[in-house]
Amino acid sequence: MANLNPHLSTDCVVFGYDDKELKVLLVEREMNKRGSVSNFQPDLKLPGGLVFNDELLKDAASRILKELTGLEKVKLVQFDVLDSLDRMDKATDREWLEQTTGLRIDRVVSIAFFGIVGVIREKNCKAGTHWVKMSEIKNLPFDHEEIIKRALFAIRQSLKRDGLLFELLDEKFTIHQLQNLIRIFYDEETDSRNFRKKIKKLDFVIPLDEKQHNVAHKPAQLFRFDRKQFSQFSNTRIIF
Amino acid sequence: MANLNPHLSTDCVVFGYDDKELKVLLVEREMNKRGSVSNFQPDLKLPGGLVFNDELLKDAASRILKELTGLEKVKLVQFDVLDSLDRMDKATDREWLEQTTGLRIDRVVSIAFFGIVGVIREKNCKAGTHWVKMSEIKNLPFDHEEIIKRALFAIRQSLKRDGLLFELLDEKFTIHQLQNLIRIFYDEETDSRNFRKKIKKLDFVIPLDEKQHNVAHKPAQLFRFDRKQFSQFSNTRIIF
DNA sequence: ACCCTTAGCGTAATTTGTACGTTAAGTATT
DNA sequence: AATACTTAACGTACAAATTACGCTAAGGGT
Repeated sequence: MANLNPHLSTDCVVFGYDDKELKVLLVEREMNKRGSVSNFQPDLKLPGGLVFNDELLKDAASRILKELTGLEKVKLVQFDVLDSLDRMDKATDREWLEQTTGLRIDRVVSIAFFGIVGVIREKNCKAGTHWVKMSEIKNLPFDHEEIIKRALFAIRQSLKRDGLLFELLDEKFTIHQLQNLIRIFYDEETDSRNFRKKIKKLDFVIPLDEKQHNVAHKPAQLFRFDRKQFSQFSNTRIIF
Repeated sequence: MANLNPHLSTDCVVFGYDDKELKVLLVEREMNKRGSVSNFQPDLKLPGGLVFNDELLKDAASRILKELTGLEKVKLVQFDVLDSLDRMDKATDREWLEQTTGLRIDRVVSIAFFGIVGVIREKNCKAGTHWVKMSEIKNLPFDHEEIIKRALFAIRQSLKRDGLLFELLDEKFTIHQLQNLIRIFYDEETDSRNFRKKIKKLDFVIPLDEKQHNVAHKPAQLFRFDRKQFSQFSNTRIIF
């Protein structure tokens, strides 16, 4: 019963950041014989593939992400369904899928997930994976550029509403780190002094009796995120 | 090519209201021979069914909704994907699907849509359809109760963010009607005088030179919704 | 004529948000 | 060792938004 379903696939848009920039995780697509389709740059795509018939979509997304990139335990959230009839129209795309799966492909509906890893640590990823800056993404196959656009939109909403922001930080974090994260995802500049006041009023951001070490400035107090407090809060209000 | 895909279905949760109460549109499920499964009340389910292979999911949802209920031109929004492996576990559910489609059913992933009609006008619906109060929904087959719960959660978010609220009102509406609608969907009581002030500041709620007629109180001014103004607004802020 | 209901305006008090000034505590530089 | 540089952290004055509530208006119903 463990057959691949030729009608169902998943795609993952995994975001990470590095210092100041937002990046997306892409994998090289290898064509069988005649070499890569594009000669200019490695042929990149979102990590994705077909789903087994007895497999949950979320599990499929995790499995495929691990197979293609080596990344494990990434929190994945389903945010869209791609069903347009022309998504396999580019001949090379369909050809590639048929070659790599050994199946005859007509229509594929893809369930899209976004994922977030905190600060990017290159060593965790397999060879053939690339963290690409948002501004430098181009010439992706299928409808992958469109998917990324929608993923960014969805994640922006989710980060604030579902407290996903805090998944991106270390367990102990400073207010400055939190603000920096928001700047990266939303391009909004806010006054750090007022930002601090806002955060200090939130019951689910809990101050610790600890400070930073070895930083080239006054060490900041550390905080932690309280999931339970947050879920009470988020039912009534929208934050940030 | 126009084959039903035995792995893909859609379900619609259509909300409507009547005076003071929120209701959901259900249809009777007819078993072929041995009569209905439950003897207590007509066996009800969400309007849903299998998708054709060359059909967009949204189109499938619209088509099925019309076939089963007679309702047309309902705005449908995709909000979830149901993929759990045990959703066909109840024998009667699988049996019913196999009987009505003539296909062998193993796994079915269902794409869930919510829809909204304004004030319910019974005459528009076919026989065998029922508008059921939220509080009286029970004993639905498959995972339909879970779907409804999630639909309510999703629509609450969408109503405010996407301006879907205004789709539920007549083209010309009063501030009181708008407030009443919010009360129905969110159970929140707010001061009507302050609510009025809030609405009057919104550029996309445009006052008309018209009043109500034949009401047992002071006739209210009518307003209309401006979609363009709204979309500018909604990019930056969240309302209500 | 009087009651009931919703409409619609206004005002004062409170809360929240914004724009800054200022001092503190570390590392890096000279 | 003094100075510069960076982020931390507190406070204050003002502006803007929200809230609570009083009051009059304009219909139809009894």
